[in-house]
Amino acid sequence: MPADHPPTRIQKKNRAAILEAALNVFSAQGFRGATVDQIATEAGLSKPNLLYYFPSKEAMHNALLERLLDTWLDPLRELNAEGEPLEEMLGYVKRKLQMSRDYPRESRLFANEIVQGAPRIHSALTEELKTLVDEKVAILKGWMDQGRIAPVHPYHLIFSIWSLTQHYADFDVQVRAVLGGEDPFATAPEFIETLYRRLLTP
Amino acid sequence: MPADHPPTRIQKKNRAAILEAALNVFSAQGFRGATVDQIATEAGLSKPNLLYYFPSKEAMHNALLERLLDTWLDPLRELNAEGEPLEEMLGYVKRKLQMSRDYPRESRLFANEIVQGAPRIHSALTEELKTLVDEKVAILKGWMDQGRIAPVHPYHLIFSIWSLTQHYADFDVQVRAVLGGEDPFATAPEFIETLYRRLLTP
DNA sequence: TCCTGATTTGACCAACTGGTCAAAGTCACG
DNA sequence: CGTGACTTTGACCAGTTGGTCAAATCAGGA
Repeated sequence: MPADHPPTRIQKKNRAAILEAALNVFSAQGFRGATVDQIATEAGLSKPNLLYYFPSKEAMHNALLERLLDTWLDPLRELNAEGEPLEEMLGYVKRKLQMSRDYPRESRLFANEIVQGAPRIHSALTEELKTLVDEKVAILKGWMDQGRIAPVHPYHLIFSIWSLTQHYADFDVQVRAVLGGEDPFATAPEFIETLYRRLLTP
Repeated sequence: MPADHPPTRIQKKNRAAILEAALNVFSAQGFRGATVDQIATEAGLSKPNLLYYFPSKEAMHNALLERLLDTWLDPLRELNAEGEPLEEMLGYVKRKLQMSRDYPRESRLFANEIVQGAPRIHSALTEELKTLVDEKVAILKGWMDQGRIAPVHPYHLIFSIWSLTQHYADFDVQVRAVLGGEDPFATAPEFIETLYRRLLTP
C-alpha cells in the first residue's frame, strides 16, 4: 500500500477510478452483493492491484460512505436562519431534489446501507446527523413560533423532505416503470414545491 | 421435494416457518447478503431440510415477493371512486402508513429489491403495478376535474404517498436515530394527514 | 404391527470470494 | 543510465456458500 507521502499522479488517478467503480457496483448491488473482482474489472485494474490501493473491500465502502455523508448533508447545512422562512424551506427541498437527480448512485448507496440497518454508519446517524437536524429543527421551531411558517412537527417535516426527494433516486426503476416514458424530474419539482408551499404557508 | 398432493400438516408448518425466517433474513440483509444456513437456523431446520421444501434460495425469495406484491397493493385497490374524494385519499394514506408500521420487514424486502434495480420483479412493476396505478390515477383526475380535490400531478401524488409512508419502515434506523427515544408512529399520522389535507383541499 | 411414502440429516462438492505474496515490470530523478 | 521506490500481476489459499445425495428416521393408514 502507498505510503503517507503526498500521493503520486498514478495514485490519484487509480484511487479515483476505484472509488468511481466501487460506487457503481456498491450502489447497484449493496455491500454484500458487490464483489471485489467486479469493482476491479469496472475500474480497469486487476484484483490484487485494487487491494494495493485499498486494504479491503470494506475500506472502499467506508471511503465512499465517509465522503458521502458530508456532501449529503450540505443542502441542510445551507438552511439559513436569517433568510425568508418559506423560501429557505423551498430552497432546501429544491437542492435536495437536485441531489437525487444528479447523484442517484450516492443516494442508493446510502439507501442500501440504511435499509439494512446502517451497520457501518450507525454512530454517524446518532451523532453528526442528529446534531445537525436538532440544530435546524430549532430554527424551524423559531419560525413556527413567530408564525412565519405553519406549525407542523418539525422532525416529520424533515423526514418528509428526505423521503420525497430521495424516492426519485432510490426507487427510480419503480417510478419510471409507472410513469412509462415520462421523465420524473421534469414534473417532480413543481409538484413538490406546490406540496410544501401549501403545507407551510401560515 | 413434496409432491403436488394436498400439503401435509408438517409441510404447512415447515413452509410457513421457512418463509417467516426467510423474511427476517432477506429483509435485513438483502438477497445476496442472506445465507441459506442463516435462514435454516432461524427456521429451526437443517440446510438440506430447507432445500427439501424450496428448491433454491431464489425460490424462497420469489415466494416471498409474490405473496408480498399482492398485499402491498391492497390499500390502493381499496381506493373507491364512489367515496368522498378527500376522505378516500386520507384513508389510503392512513392504511399505507399502518402497513409500514405493521409490516416493516415486508417493506424493507421490497425496498431492497427496488433499490437494486428490481432484477426479479421488474415485469410486475410495468404490468400489475402500472395497470393498477393508471386505473386509480384516472379516478384522481376525475376528482380533480370536478374540483373535488386540488389539481396536482396525480402520479407524483401517489409517489409521495408511497415514499412518505414507506420511509418509516425502510429508514427506520435513521428516523429513530434522529428522533432519539420518541416513537415515530405516535406523531407521524397527524403530520401526514395535515400534509395531505392541505395539499388536496380544493 | 408393518409398510410405504414423507421427512431429516451428515458428509460432501464445486464454485466463488476476499485476500496474500513473491516476483516482475515501471517510473522518476539524480 | 542506474537505482530505489512505486506499481502490477499470476498463482495461490482458506473460508464460505449454494446445492446434492444416499442413507437413516419418522408418521400414519391398513
